[in-house]
Amino acid sequence: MLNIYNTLTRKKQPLTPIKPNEVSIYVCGMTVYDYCHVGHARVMVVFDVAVRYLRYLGFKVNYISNITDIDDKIIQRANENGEDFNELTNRFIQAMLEDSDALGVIRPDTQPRATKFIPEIIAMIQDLLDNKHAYITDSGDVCYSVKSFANYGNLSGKKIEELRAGERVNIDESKENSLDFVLWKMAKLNEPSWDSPWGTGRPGWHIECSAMSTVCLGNHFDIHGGGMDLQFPHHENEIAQSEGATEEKFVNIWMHNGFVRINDEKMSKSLGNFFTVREVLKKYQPEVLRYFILTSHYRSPLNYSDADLNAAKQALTRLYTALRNLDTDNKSCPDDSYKQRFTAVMDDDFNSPEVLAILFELSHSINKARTDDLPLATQLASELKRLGGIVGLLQADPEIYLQGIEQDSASIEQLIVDRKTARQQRNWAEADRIRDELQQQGIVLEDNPSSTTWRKI
RNA sequence: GGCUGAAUGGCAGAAUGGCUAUGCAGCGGUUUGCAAAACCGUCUAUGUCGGUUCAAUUCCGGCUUCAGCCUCCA
Repeated sequence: MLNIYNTLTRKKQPLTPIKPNEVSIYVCGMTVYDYCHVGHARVMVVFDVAVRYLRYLGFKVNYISNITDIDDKIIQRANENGEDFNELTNRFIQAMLEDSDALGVIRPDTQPRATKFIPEIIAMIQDLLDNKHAYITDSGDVCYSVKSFANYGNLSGKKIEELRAGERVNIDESKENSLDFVLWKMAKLNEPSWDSPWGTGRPGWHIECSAMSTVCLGNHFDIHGGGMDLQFPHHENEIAQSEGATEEKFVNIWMHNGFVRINDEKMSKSLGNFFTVREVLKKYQPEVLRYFILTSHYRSPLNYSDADLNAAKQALTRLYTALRNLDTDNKSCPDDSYKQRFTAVMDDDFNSPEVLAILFELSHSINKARTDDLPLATQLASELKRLGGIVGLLQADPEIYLQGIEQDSASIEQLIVDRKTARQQRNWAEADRIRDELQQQGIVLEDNPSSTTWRKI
């Protein structure tokens, strides 16, 4: 039985889907005005693993992750670039898809864009006005009235009267309560805008997610996810909007992933301490980044450093080395204890660090078996690849992972032959010179009793 | 100021009321011409002060420190 930590109750609880055998899940995606950084990568990978595991368990999963393609920052950036905001967002949506594909993330079933759901957003705002949860300000904006929703603050554990709105931001005098947030914002001159019953404008950020999740998954669905920072106010506001508009329960389980940090500080655009996914992928294979993300439990902080990325790289090399030269063609494994433990730890709120520990124990068993029980080694290797696949790891050909594809393998093979000749002549100086030469090229040799193999450092 | 959450060995990072993961790094050995890889063995830890208990790193409370949220953020 899969147990998931629910932010709403601060406890792990069994997943009991609304429809038997089907799971509906919505995850807040990116605002597309720049490249993805490692923090975005974490969200993508964490929920990719969750969805992969749900599917492995046999659930029919409907996974929705939205794209915010209209907001202040997008308008600002488009103006700075002197381009239409659609050109900007299309470009960064493309970049985001490239990054997530590289990381081995299976694309969500639907990735709705806010600008494609304007009529649905308007309809939901109208429902909120009808239900007396929203009002029109002097400036013409439509705002949500926080005080109209009794459960406001339940998700984040905050109380309206304890929140110090305006402490770090100017209070908008036209709002009834400073915590009230905009549902529909009047357009300024030359801003992108859409017609609405309240005048031309654009939707606020929070209402987009309420409208799109409801349209895609219905009024009430199973899991809603996103980064910790969205807990308040974004997800709090979503609950207020959706439950205010539909008068039904919105979401059963709220999942929030922890931050990526640098030197114990949150990685973020505003602090300027971020690495984009594509920067990292210039130095490391994408699977190393994915592995690195899985070394920490999804709710824990994840500190980013070169040392940790290098450790992840070493660790992944060890796993692929265990798979090397073994037929992993889906052989069944006589020992199902690994699989059972895998399921047990994944059932415990997706405990990926424990999964990695199991993968290492498997690779250890493979290495031991490979000299005197090759059939067993092969079966264990199949199991390793199979279990790794459930979390999106170890699906590459080990030779390609370890050697890369950009290497000039012919010249390397020639040098290995030359070295073999030198060794047969007991010319150790020449043999070591060749090995050093390859080392300079980033190639390390491994002599086996019968042959010599090579891999990238 | 309010609200969350965290503190584990040299580093990363799980778990657990009594047996102490896993990876990287270190040390000794097997192997190797020498290495590398692999294997065998091995060292290092639960922030602090109390409480509950036969037994606490684990449960409870105080303290300290750190991070996040209360503006936009994954």
